[in-house]
Amino acid sequence: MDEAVSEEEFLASYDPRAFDPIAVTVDVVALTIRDGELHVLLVQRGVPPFRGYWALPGGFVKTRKGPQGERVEEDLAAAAIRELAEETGQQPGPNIARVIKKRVHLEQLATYGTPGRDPRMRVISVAYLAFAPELPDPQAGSDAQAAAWVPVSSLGLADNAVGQRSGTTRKLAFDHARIVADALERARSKLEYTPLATAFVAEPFTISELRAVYETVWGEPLHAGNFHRKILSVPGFVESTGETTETGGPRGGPRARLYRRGDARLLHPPLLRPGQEEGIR
Amino acid sequence: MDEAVSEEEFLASYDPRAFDPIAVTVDVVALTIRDGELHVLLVQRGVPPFRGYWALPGGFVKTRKGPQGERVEEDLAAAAIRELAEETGQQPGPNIARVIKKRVHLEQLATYGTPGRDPRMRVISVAYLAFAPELPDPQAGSDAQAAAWVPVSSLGLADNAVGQRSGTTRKLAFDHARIVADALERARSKLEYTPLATAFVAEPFTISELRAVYETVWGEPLHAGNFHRKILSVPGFVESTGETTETGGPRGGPRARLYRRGDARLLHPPLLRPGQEEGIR
DNA sequence: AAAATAGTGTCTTTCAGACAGTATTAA
DNA sequence: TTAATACTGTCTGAAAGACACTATTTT
Repeated sequence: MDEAVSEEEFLASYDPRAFDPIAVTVDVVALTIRDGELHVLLVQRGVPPFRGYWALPGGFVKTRKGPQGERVEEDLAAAAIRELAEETGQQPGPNIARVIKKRVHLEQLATYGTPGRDPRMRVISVAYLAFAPELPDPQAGSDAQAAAWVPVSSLGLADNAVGQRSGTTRKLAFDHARIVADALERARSKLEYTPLATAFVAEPFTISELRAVYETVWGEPLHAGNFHRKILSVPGFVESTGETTETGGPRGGPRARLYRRGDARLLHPPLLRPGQEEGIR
Repeated sequence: MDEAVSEEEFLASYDPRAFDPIAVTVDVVALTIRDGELHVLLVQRGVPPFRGYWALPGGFVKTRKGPQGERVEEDLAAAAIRELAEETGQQPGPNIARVIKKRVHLEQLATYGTPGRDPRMRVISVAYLAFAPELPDPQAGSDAQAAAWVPVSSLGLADNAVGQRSGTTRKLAFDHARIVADALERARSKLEYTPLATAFVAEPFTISELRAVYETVWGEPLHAGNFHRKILSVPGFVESTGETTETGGPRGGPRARLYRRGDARLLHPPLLRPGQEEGIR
């Protein structure tokens, strides 16, 4: 802790080769809802360390070749989109990236750089959080690795609000369990004060579908009637299409009105989670 | 966008020297309140690029020598504390880091990695946000650079809620204006749902001092009576010491009761900012 | 005495939550 | 016909905001 950087050291630090190398990766926590359960996109590692373990899709940030063979530095968010496209794409190509940018909400989560988190070398991982409507199963194609949507409940995170439906617990590589846990907390929290829940459903959607998103992510049932009124009372949250569903629900009920995302970026007032009134000490 | 990483490329990427180097820095946005105005800690650059410009304190993450000369990899948060200590310390030493850890709230803000943000090379900057009670003026000592607490209103950020009191506008180096703007928005938002305002005042403090923090960061006056009741009604926000100030205010008024930070980590319900009810579209 | 401030009381409005009730649809 | 669901109405309690008021202190 005791140090005063000399001028020489300061200038020397401009040449990174003078020090041990640091690698930068971008990892993606992609969340979606399938069968009423929150799922995260994972890949099975084919190489050590943690061979055979499941891990977040990600890769090193590096200079890549452009269309004319020139060197192109990739933006961090673009790298996250690329990782997502590689693992979710049916057939990789220029289209999938465009589709992802259009349908998937992407935001930076946090950066993880604790020494020793990767046994090979110093690795700084910039984690991104992606919210997607139901996407097709990934093709274990381009990479040798298997990729799959995995219920977060099977990860054994010592976290609230995630039902333990699966018996088995999958142990994640590196500190990825921590990253997923942070992602879940961020997701739960963002549902409160942003219209992010709409990123989990395809347009147009019903209020009930939106409620299912909240119930799945928060892990607790909400009162249908009050939820309905609340959503419609927040300006700019959703916008009516004037249409309704073609049929009622699978087990009866009237046809529901359809909505698309509104233009609000924050919810005022927010939808506070029930149950955790007190206690966050 | 079109690519499928081959196994060779994938393995090659484990050696960062095979690619153009990437540097990682930690930058700190340290905020404090002086004379009823929000200030940020800046250093004046002594070397190109942006020589003479003001910039956030920060430095490259690198392997450093430990007490026995062994190589020690520094945690990102520890690097942020070190940067802060170097620039705010009266006399650098082991004490100042301990003092900072005790009195300063530190959290990660975001990571900035847009290509070209540093003209020299690819630099990924992990920005940290620090909230501090009033600290002494930095000594322009150890480094050749000048360091100073600068009113954020003098930075000409096209942002709301920051009064333009100073006539001059200081242009910041790199993308640091953007980072400071993000930091301010984070700070304003965190005052709403966390007890973070207490990090800006020294213990013990009065409710009025706490209100001054909110008014300064949010840039709008709050109703004294309602604020008072609200603060005391949130469980765990503040905790009475049983004492009062020695004297009344400088312009009259009774002696105020003194409080210290409570054990709450989130405010339930939150203190929502007035004025921006609508509009965040 | 005058002005400023700390803290409390009260009223109104808003909103969340509980609950009931009606209309619509599938089984 | 029954059950499920969409949506609306109503009541209650909690809390925010506006305002008034008292008590205490400095100038």
